Amino acid sequence: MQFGEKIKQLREEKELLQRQLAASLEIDTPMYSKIERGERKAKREQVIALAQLLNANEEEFLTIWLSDKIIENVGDETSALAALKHAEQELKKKSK
Amino acid sequence: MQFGEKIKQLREEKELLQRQLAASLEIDTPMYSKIERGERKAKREQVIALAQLLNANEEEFLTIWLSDKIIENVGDETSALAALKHAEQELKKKSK
DNA sequence: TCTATATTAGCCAAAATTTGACAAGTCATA
DNA sequence: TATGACTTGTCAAATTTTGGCTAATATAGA
Repeated sequence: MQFGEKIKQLREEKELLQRQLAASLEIDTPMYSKIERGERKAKREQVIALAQLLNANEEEFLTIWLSDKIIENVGDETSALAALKHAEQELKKKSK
Repeated sequence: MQFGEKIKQLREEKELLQRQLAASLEIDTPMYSKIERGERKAKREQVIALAQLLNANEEEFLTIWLSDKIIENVGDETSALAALKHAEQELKKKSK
C-alpha cells in the first residue's frame, strides 16, 4: 500500500472531498489530487496533518510515506533489494 | 561499509593516487576526494567505471552505492527501519 | 627548514530538479 | 445542459545539485 492509496481510502471511508482536505492543508485541489495519485509527494508536515485529519496513526503514515520516497529513488535498479537489505544493516550500525 | 570507504580501501591496496582515478573518471581530484569521503555521490557510470578500475564486482558496487543513496534520504527519521522493510515488501509486489 | 606532492576545504555559478499555482480538461449526475 | 468533483498540462519561481576552480592543509623527503 502506497501513501496516496492510503489517504484516498481513508478519505472515501470518511466521505470527505479532496477540496476539503486540500483546504485543511492549505494547498489547491489539483495539488491534493496529485498527492493522492502519487504524482507529487506530500511534505512531512502534510503527512502529519493528514494523519490527524483522517484519525490515522502518525507513525504508520510516516512509514508509508518514507517507503514511497525510498522506492522512488531506488528506481528500477536490479540491485534494489540487495541495497535495501544493505541499508538496513548500515542503519542498525548507525543507531548503535 | 559505505561506498566511499570501499573505494578508498581498494585504491590504497592497489597503491593508486586519487588523481589517477580522478583522471580516469575525467573529474578533478577535489571531486574524487569528495566522493571518497561521501561528501558527494558518484554517478552511476562512475560507479561502474570504478568497479572496473579497481577490479571489483560491479553489482556489489552498485548495491553499496544505492544503499548510500537510500540512507541519505531516509535521513534520521525514527521510522526509517520500518520504512525500509515496508519498501522491501512493496518492491517484491512490484516485481511480481 | 624548504619543497614537492597528495589530499581536503570553501566557494561560486551553471544546470537540473522540485515546487506551487493556475487554467482548462474530463467525467458523472441531476 | 449545468454543476460539482476530480484530473491534466503547463509554467515560472524557488531550491538543490553539479562541476570545477582556488586556496588551505598535510605529509614526506632533501
